[in-house]
Amino acid sequence: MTIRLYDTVSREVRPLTPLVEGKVGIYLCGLTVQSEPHVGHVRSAVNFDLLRRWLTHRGLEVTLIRNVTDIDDKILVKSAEQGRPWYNLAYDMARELTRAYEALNVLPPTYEPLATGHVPEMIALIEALVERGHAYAAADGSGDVYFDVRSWPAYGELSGQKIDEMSPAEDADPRGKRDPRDFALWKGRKASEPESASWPSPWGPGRPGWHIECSAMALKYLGGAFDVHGGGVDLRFPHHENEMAQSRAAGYDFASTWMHNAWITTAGEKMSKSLGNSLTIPSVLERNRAIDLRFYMVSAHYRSTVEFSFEALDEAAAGFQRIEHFLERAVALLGTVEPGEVPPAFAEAMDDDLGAPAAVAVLHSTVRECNKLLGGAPTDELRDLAGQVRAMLGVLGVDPLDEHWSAGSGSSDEQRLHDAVDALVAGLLEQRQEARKSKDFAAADAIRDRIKAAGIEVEDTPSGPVWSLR
RNA sequence: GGUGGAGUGGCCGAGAGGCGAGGCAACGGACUGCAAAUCCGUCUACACGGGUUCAAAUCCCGUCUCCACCUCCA
Repeated sequence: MTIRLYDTVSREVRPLTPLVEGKVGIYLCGLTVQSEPHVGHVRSAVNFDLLRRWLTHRGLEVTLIRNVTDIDDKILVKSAEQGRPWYNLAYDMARELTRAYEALNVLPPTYEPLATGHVPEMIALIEALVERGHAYAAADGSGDVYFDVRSWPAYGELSGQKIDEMSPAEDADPRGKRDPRDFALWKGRKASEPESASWPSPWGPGRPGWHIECSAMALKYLGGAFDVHGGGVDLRFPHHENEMAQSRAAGYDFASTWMHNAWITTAGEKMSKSLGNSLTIPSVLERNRAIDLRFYMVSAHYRSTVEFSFEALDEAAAGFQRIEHFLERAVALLGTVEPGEVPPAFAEAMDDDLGAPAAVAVLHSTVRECNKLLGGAPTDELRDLAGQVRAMLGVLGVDPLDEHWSAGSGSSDEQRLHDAVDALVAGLLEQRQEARKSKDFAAADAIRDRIKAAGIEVEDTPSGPVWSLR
């Protein structure tokens, strides 16, 4: 068993060889909490949750660090527009994001560090870079500190670019840079910015540049060398390029594998460009179930662009509900279904750079096999295959029988409501069965129509009629 | 200008030299009092033009279209 992953630097699928046997350290760039999370925003967390679940399933002990960027230009600008403190906006949006992750059954990371909580670590790292001759304080008295890209010959190795071929950034604000491609490690406080958004440093009050936080936090929680660093494709450059450069220039090996998930687009464009409010997680969840949304996101390959549409989401949901429906019937027939082993073909697909689409195909064909057996008596074969289905769904994070998804209906009010409806419907179904027995099909159908009008579907199975919400 | 990615059947989406992924929809059949669900079957696709090869959706050359990134975007 070898797990293979696509590495952005070498541009090939390579075997994952953990630095410490049996353990894997993953750093995932989280979000800048500046607005409500939309479908595109949560993709990387969902994709890396899949990675994490698969590695764990394979018996590896995973440490997953996913940060939150809670201070940056946009947060300052937006909070000022909204007339509230920047930290309130950041905190609010961070909580919103957590809710979205929870709704989508994204397991909490090992730790979720905040940028603002790691300023001393960042300062230490910047100081080390200055000492080693890879960073300098701007000569213009701005209090900025820049990374000197010319001092690091390997610069560009992640995104495959050469410094001289990059279009010289028409930085609105070249400030005190030696080279226009130099990037900020530390930003001196501007008079227009709130005092609360600055921290003391050897270069005067200011705040961290974007990239340095991830280096500092990855080094703190995962050490100088770790296995996987992930994020969205857009982060490849500049963010990850810069992170890699500054971390290695400071003397650390840093990540051995760099992984990037593709976009979810709308109308063929990145979501942020054309975004209305309709695609924020809370509003999508008003229309669709979270489990369907997760299935939709998880069944595409993480490196493929997904063209988001509600039609496609509904299609995925229809396919998923087939699986769900099978499980319901299996539980009805077998009593319980315990998660078993994942079929070899599923494992093979997942080992190959998280081949979720092929894995989902295995899931579907296993369900088909199960459905064939479902008409008969309970057998060990059926029990076994149903257990495989649950195992696969568990890896994908969409097992309807898992506590996460079933908890809501298992408790108090909802359960009581269900029992009440069940009692009422059972009475009606009894009447219908009587009518059917006496061949009064008009009466039987009238009862079924009436139940249907209330939003409840009736199915006749070998073991009698069964109702479900439609 | 540089870098990376994409174009696949009615639709969504895999694959990456031979053996037709899978799903959704549609149609036909089985089952059913009729349905629903389920099962079986049908619908033979890879942007375009060349080339390599016994064999190309897959490799090579060229063309077109689209997307992303090029210093604080998931």
